[in-house]
Amino acid sequence: MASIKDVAAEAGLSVATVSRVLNDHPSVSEEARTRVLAAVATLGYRPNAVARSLRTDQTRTLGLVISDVLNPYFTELARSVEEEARALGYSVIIGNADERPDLQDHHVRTLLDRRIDGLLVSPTDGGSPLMLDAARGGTPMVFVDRWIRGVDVPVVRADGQSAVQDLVAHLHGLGHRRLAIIAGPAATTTGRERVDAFRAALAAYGIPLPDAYTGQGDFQAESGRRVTEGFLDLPEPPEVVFAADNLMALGALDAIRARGLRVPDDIALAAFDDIPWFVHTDPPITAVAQPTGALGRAAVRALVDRIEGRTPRSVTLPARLVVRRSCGEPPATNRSKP
Amino acid sequence: MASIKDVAAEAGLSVATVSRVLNDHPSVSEEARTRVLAAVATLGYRPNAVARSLRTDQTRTLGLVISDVLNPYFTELARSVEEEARALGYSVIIGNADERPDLQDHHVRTLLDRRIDGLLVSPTDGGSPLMLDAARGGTPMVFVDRWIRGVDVPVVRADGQSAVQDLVAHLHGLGHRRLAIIAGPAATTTGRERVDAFRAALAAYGIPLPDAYTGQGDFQAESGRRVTEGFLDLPEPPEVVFAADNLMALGALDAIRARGLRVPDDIALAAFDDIPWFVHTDPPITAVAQPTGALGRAAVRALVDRIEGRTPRSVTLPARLVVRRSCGEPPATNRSKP
DNA sequence: ATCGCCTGTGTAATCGATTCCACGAGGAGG
DNA sequence: CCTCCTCGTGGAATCGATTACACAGGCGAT
Repeated sequence: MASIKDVAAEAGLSVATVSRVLNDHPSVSEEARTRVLAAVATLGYRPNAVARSLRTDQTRTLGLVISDVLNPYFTELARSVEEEARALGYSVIIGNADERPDLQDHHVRTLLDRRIDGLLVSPTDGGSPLMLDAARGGTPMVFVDRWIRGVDVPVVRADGQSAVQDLVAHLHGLGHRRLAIIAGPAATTTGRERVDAFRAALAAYGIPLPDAYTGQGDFQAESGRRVTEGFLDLPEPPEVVFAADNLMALGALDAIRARGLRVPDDIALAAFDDIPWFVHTDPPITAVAQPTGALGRAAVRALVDRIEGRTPRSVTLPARLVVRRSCGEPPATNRSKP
Repeated sequence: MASIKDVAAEAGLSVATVSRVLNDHPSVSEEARTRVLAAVATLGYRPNAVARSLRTDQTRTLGLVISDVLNPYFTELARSVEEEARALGYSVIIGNADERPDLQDHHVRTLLDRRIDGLLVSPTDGGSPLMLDAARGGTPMVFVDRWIRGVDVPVVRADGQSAVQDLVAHLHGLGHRRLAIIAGPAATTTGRERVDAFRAALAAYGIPLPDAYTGQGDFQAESGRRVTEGFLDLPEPPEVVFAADNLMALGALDAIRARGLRVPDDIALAAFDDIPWFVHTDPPITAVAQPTGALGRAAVRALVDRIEGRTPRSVTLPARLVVRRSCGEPPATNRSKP
């Protein structure tokens, strides 16, 4: 593969001049410019990003470590992150943690070794020493969706509190009183916050959230199934199951289906994180929708601000409730066929 | 960030010796080894992958350019690719083409600039000059899922022919005679092959595939909706719609639903590419399932073979039919409630 | 005519690693 | 005792870019 020296030789100029043309430095003669450009074209030369990064100490690359690529929420997030980064002149390298702290660490480490300019993380756990050190050590970093307390890192996330209130109001209005939740891992902020928001919203109606009605999941489908089976085995099973993410909702649906029960007639189901597929499930699932694209874009902007020396700001965007049929009577607009 | 020089100074040795310890070169004294390791630990030193790549001319990184991250098929593929690559000591950088040739080129170009060791591509089109040049120019490359004719690049893909035959047999057995297909872009191999396989399978039953029953889609949901509306507007609409990918099947389902029609009673639906969500749609969708994980792993192995000087082999794995309820009477095993 | 400045160019240092080559010490064999 | 190896180590070149610095030539001002 041709290097800058080959181009210089071909153009009959020094590598310095070639470099200047390529980085359009002002003081280059028109003559030199055309000669270099011609040489570049005939050789099919492309600058070596590795060498350039070594010299300039910047890679124009962002790392994104997400918890689970198979979760449509995160893939949409990844897509919007890449889009915004590209618009700002950066590339993105995605690392998938699969909800495993060890894998998360693996990706953070290799990303750091590659000297990425900044890191976007949706932490799977409370934060390994590695990640904490990186954050404190000055690596530009922004948390997205999930975050870690006690580190001075901007957070870009959605606030589901009012949407969860709306959900509980909706459920209460439908006559449901025994409401259960499948929680996410307590090590994640989203795992805890969603339960807290749910409990608070229930409290407003004087409804308690007993331990038996809070199951511990891990944001994966299988745990949703397991927890839901536990709920159904209870002497007095809940009337509603609220899953703290879409994958666990899917598992819950499986478990309910396996018992020959029907949604919403026998038991209602709702989920946090809306995804396109929820429109097409049987029945369509009521969900709290995050502004995923906006989240990804805001996170990139915050990170790039940090990288380029501006002061990044944390951002919190509201989530909203999308009512479908999985909790009972359809919303008025859909009632063409009662 | 500490460099190898700092480690050398801390250990009171030369950079050469430090480097040898780090790459466990045989001729290093035990004494030197422990001193270096101690220095590495106190400084928290991590080798700079950029510098190392520049010197060794290898990045231990694979590029993966996929057509659409939002398609669960491709995200599963990406996951298995990353997994196998990691097992073999490589990292993966994913580029999402969003079914756009210009974006595909953008990603190929930046991956090449980064001097990745090899490229895995599922081409969105017939192949841009850039990609063709790279292939011919000696960049290790393997096509996965889709491929391009006339280039000497190994292909790892699934053969859907017999599964499509099974599908047509299933449909024919259910009494369907007017079968339509939503094709993928003619510029992609999968776009063409799936139509060809379908037409061939129909021919075996003496059923033609008229032009009116072959709609042109682009592998995205919206095109599935549009084409299906066209089918439904026909004086004699088809009894079955077969979508050449899962996203277009989703669009088709939308269009059918919007007319107030029911699947499978009013019209049957089947799809190429099975995904977990198809179990939960209303009704569950009959689909041709690819061995996605195996495909990703085989592709990585072929690419790494090529990179490390062995001779890579093309691989074709069989797809299989998964019958659910979207085409009519459920399979016998599921018939608990007739 | 001289000075200084501006423009365009080249030489060489530099980034952080790897690795070839040279060298000194020590041991084995004659 | 001398020679020859082997082993462990360090010096320095190298990868492909960027960029500080030096410098030559031209031009305007004095």
